[in-house]
Amino acid sequence: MPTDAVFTALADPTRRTVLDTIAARAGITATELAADLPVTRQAVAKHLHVLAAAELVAGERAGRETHWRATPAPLNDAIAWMARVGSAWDDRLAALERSAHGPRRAP
Amino acid sequence: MPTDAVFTALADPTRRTVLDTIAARAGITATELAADLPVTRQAVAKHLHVLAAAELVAGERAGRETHWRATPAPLNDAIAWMARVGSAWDDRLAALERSAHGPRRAP
DNA sequence: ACAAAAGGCAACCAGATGGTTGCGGAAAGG
DNA sequence: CCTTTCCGCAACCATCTGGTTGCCTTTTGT
Repeated sequence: MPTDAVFTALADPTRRTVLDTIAARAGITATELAADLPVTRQAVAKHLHVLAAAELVAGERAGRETHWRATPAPLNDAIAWMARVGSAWDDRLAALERSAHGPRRAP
Repeated sequence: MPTDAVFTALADPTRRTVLDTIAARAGITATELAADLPVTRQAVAKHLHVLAAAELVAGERAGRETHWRATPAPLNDAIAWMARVGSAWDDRLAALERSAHGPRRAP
């Protein structure tokens, strides 16, 4: 199940910061990311691999550097799971679920 | 931040199953939960403590046994975080965020 | 009164995880 | 050409984590 990888990826706070930053600054590199964080570039690289395994980010190598961008799709699965569980006792979340399963943007 | 605890709690698949089951069967006990899982009761008890730390479940002792129920609120924070990050590159998720921040049910 | 059943606490263990340092290779730039 | 810079790979380390077993307390039921 890919949802597994998504929740695993989101569990670490540093990884969430990385994802957050990539979402805000598409095309950023691992070195640039590490500059803003209290960890080394290699640590960031590891986090990027975990996020990539969950298909939350994708990197594209351009010559010497790799540019990372966020890919939204898997977050929907996670939101849908929470909405499904939540809907068992809170039907307001059920509305969220319907929204998450709603019309997809044309690919 | 309590969101931290939520993502941590949701990271483990067994714990998600536990939460799922509690959401479906309110008032269930740890022993009953363990019967349906390939782990011991103590392992389930540990998971329940993690879920309780994230305020996703609450237990009430009734004599010899403890009945567990799910508490929805913290899931909203997690969904809101994902929607916020997602909205940076996908405005369809921004609509979800508005929904999650919308009118709260009266407490 | 006493055995059975539920739960809590503690110790312990193997493996995953987040982090580091060190090195080697490939592209840029002078 | 040579240095710099960016990346990837590998080894290594400490800690966290999910799980177990063992024991003790409390409640229930006969």
